[in-house]
Amino acid sequence: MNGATETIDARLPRYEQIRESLRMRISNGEWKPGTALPAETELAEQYGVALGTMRKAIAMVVEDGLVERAHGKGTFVRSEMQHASMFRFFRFRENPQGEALTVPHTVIHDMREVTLEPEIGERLHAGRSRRGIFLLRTRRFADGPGLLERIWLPFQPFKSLLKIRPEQFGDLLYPFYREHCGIAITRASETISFGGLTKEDALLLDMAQGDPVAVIERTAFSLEGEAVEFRITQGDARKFYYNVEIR
Amino acid sequence: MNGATETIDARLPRYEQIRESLRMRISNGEWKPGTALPAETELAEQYGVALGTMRKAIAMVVEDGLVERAHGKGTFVRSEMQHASMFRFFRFRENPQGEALTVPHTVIHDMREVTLEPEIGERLHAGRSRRGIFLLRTRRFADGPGLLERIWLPFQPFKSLLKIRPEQFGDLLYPFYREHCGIAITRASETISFGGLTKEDALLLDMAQGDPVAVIERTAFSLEGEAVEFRITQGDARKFYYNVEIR
DNA sequence: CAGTGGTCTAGACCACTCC
DNA sequence: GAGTGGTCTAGACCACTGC
Repeated sequence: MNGATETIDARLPRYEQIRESLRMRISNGEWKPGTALPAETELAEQYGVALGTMRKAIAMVVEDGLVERAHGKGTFVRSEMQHASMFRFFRFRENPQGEALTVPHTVIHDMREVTLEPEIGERLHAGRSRRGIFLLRTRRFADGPGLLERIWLPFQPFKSLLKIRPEQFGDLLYPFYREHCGIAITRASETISFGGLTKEDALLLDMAQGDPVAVIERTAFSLEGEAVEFRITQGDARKFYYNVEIR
Repeated sequence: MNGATETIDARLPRYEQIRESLRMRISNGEWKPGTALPAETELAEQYGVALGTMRKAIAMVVEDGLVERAHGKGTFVRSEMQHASMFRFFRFRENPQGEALTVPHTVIHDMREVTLEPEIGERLHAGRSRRGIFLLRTRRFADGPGLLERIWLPFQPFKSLLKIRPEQFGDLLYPFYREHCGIAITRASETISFGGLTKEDALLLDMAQGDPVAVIERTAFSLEGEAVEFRITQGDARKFYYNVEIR
């Protein structure tokens, strides 16, 4: 369903094949987040390659963000629940110096199955299907309203979410995707722009119609490289800061 | 003056030492942009290391963005004048689909030696010195005013810029820094926010006081890792799009 | 064809962590 | 001291480019 059973292209270099294999084994839960993989020497034996090749494959999985290596300790599957990675894709700040990131309190206002509009469907790996899931939520920081998010998901790997009551959703969706749908988000693409609030959106954010907002459109990708989430986030432009490291 | 003559820390791994050496040799102009480095086998011989070590060192310089490798052809010094890299740090767009990026026409309104204010000086590697250079310029796209930029540089490596008449500046500063001051920009950090125009700035942008603008603060770093430029760019928020790939 | 970078091997030794 | 990852070697062979 999510590509884990596909065969690996034998024309690729060995280290690429092993990288894919490791990604699948991690994705399938063979090694749980926080636990260690076997030592590189043992993995090299398992795969029947030299140490150098094995090390190259592991290095790529490190670059993919799936595991971390610690000299003298081992190679560990990254758990997405850790603080550092929780905010990997969450970059609003309340103020420029505000390093004290707290998880915002989240309220889900709407969740339902929808027919994906073409503009949205094109951005998701939903196959031929137009079936999707739509979520509308707000995320509030300590000092009041913060963000308004519209989220679209393809129906197929996410349908189990519909059985969960909105109150039971956590404040962070990505760990939720992983636990309930087996989807790990590893990469995303964001576009930032500027806009004005509609009347309805203004109500949800305790702001006024036409107030300036930052708009972030994000497409998030699974381990297998498929676009599995599209979301549009809006928040008060006057409180918006976004930092990027280039190159 | 810019660290090229520093000795390389012998406690570092060989491939790190070689990486530094390659960076310096490129930075010193031993191999010009667009030309090829010696073959990896020859470099390995020069440095007296095994091929694998040499390859690792070169791989790091590739990651640094200094060279590109082409199978069967060679290892080439990247020329910053090429289209792709010209816009590496320049991410305004006129519209979301606008892939047809043209170099904006640039006008320098002011250039002078200044005493750096503490907030600015802290962000630059200016040593103990408070001496700096300030530039004010606008960059116009085909359909009218675009960006307003304030740029601060430490006096020391950039003082030769003051001898150049503003009309002789090109539309792109980074190649200019390289040619006249021997400073290659390889990395930058940007923070995006939104604000309103002051009366004076509005005049320069043909906009009105209080109009919404995107504000990008950028700190740019040299090959040696020193902060050598701080700039604040403002542009019409309604025309602003900024794309980021995460992880 | 010669010359380049890309893959891969089978070892050796070092540095770090934890018991 | 046992086990882990990090560095490094000295080869072999393959794949691509350009003459």
